[in-house]
Amino acid sequence: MNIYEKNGAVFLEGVPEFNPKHIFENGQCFRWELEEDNSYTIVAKNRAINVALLKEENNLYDIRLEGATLEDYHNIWQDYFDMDRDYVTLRKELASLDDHLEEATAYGQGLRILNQDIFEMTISFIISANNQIPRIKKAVDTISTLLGEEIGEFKGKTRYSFPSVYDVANISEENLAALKIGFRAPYILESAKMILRGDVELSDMVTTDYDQATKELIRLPGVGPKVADCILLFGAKKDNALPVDTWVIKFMNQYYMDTPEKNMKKIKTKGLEIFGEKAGFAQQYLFYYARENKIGKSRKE
DNA sequence: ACACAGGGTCAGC
DNA sequence: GCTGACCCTGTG
Repeated sequence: MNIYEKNGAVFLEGVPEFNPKHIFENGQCFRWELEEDNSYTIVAKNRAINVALLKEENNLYDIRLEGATLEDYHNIWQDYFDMDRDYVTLRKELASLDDHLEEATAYGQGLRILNQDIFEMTISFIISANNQIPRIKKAVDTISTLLGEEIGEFKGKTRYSFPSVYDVANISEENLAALKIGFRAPYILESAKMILRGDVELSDMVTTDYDQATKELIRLPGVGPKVADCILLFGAKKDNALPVDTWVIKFMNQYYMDTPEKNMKKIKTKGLEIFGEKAGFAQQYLFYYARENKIGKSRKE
């Protein structure tokens, strides 16, 4: 793969497995905007960049990161986009397990799991509970505009970073109400306060083992097993975190469970048994596949 | 009009 | 462990 900077953008040529649509529209990230040319403008790591797919051939992608420098690529985006992981091998391994995974991984070719800020993940996924993705995106965007730092103009709009722990912990009643997140409002406020006073140490999660990290996160109000798994998978590099949401339940019940199962714990146990150490990746492929194909609803169309 | 659902969690049994 | 309620709003 070839990397160079030119005209205010970083170009990645011949990258395996890098489909912006599959990366951003799979529910792991809420701060993206689809542009008219089908590129994605995102805000992450206190920066705004635009991600465009220029060419795809034989699972090799040419990508343009507008607004990025080569220095930022090596310091930030390389890790953010999980560039050091071999997704070709990973996808092959999952596909070899059974026909359903073969189909789901083929459908989601080019998907990657982003390494995102853990506090942003915590607040975002507390907001996600029993909510809809467009509404979650709007709330995350609003809290950033209200409380985040201005990071300048990009593509005709003023962009704001995701707010700090301090700013969320001290959010005003009015701003909290403006998020329109209903019963989740006290959850994000109280969780931010706990994190601010060091009651729960988010920065420790990467090095803490999975069980201990889960136990800690669940102490935060609004964080249950599913949200904790999302935080750990998207914000703390825990490959074995397996978020069991409505789509995974539908997919698992349709293909893997002997009898329809509602118990999330049992579904998760079964999932870990089948998918193994990289369960989080399997989850992303089948979440994307199930949601896009409306599994469990009318299978037609 | 009004029930239903959306990347679940929590309180109460 | 299991059930129902839950703030909000677009959809049928």
